[in-house]
Amino acid sequence: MATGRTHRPATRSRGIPEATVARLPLYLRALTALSERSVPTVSSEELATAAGVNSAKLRKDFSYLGSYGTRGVGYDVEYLVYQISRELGLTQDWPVAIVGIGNLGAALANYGGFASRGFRVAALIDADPAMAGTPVAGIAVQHTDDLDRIISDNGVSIGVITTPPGAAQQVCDRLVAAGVTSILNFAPTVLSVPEGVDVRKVDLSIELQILAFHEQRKAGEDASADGEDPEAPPMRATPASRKGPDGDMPAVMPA
Amino acid sequence: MATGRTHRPATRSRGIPEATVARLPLYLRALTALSERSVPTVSSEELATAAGVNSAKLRKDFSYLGSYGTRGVGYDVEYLVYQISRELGLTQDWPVAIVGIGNLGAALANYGGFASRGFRVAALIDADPAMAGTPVAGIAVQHTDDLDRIISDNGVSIGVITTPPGAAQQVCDRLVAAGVTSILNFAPTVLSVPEGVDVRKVDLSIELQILAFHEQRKAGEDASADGEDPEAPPMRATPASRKGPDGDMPAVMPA
DNA sequence: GTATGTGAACGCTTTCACAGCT
DNA sequence: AGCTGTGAAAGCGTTCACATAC
Repeated sequence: MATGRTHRPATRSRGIPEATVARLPLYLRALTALSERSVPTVSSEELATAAGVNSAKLRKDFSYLGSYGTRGVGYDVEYLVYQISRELGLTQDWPVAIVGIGNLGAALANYGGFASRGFRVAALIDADPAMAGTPVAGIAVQHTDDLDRIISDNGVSIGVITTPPGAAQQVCDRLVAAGVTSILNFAPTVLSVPEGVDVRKVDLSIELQILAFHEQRKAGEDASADGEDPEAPPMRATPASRKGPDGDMPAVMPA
Repeated sequence: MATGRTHRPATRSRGIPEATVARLPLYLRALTALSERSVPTVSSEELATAAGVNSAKLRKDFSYLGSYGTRGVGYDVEYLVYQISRELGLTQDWPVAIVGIGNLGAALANYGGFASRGFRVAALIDADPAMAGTPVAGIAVQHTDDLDRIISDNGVSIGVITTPPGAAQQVCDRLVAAGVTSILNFAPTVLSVPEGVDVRKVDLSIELQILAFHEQRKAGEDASADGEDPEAPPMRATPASRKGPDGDMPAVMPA
């Protein structure tokens, strides 16, 4: 059974912490906006505000890249844009394949911000033979049967999975076998991949559930003893002694 | 100026760490799958594998909820499903409004996993008058002018923003003014919100850039001195002394 | 015997606060 | 005087390893 390693354990590239890497795109976006407004330099305070972080964090982050600022002045916008782009590997372009051209896959294919910075939709792949040849966002959809060849021919190393959950692992395996080493997974599935393959996931349902947790907390802040009907709770198999916190299972359960 | 607090600083609910909250949906999904297969109990090891984490982490996570397992046996699946659902606030249903019905908004409206667990698409809102009345996923799109009323009438406390980046902050402000206290933002924009409002963001572009970073690292692992043409780097305004690591700007720049 | 629940150790991330340049 | 760059401290999150309960 494949155990599947997701995200980075602690391999740490050339010393840039993962948390910092995750913020570089944020800084880059803010810097690009400044660049378009022809702003020549920016302070850590200003840039941090624009990126939605605090300035100490930003300075610490930049310190991992090198000393790219000027004391008493700030950072040169163009110069930083280049340095961060290079660090993120955006000075080359990355052909990307999207597998699963349903509503979401099509939406991503049409997404403008995709091509904007280094990424290029090189192929759209779907298992439905009826879709083969249909153009989506100006690109003809190709059939899964040719996945291997499509990946190889286009030198794709980043794959995006937007299939139904049931197909995700299989598609993932085929992508990896074809040479893909980075996967962005939109399917609500835990993917197993061999060592050396990176997986990041985007999961609408999980995000909503996290929001609901906090939302519930807010609502329950004043009204402690609720008067709402508590959904019929299932009984426990082993009715042993529990010691959960207040919100435990009701002592009486519905017949 | 609104400073805008994103995510949770460190308020920590009733003691459940944020990292744990973020994993509860994962456990819930794995447990639901087991439940559908009528599996009565599961060990921390098995469940951890299914959820893609290690068992120590899972047990630690569950310990924050209470002692819901049985030593020497494992966890009762149904019981845990109920406890986690309750903890996440999924025993009540959450009406959600989606603002910005373009490709992505429509895709989300059609997304099945949405309604599945406690969430219900209560309203679709768009600024384009031509879209008003058009049904998307069986729900008529309403115009932004009525946003306030729509939110109030439906008791929406969770909003999803899928507008173009330029409109996101304005839509966010209006949602918050109308009573929304949780926002899921798909627009590539840093949102400013007042204290007490939670924002989570989903950003395709950021995820791809993080993957590109690691991808670049993999590629450069053996080939140190690259032969690729390095995109013309911009010159620095202040040509002062830098001490960045190896990947510095080329000493000679293109004429 | 077996698997949970948890203090303690460890490592990563953030924040502080100030030395070091410009 | 002003702002960056960075050690040191504090805060979180993960992992270990074993006492505890079944």
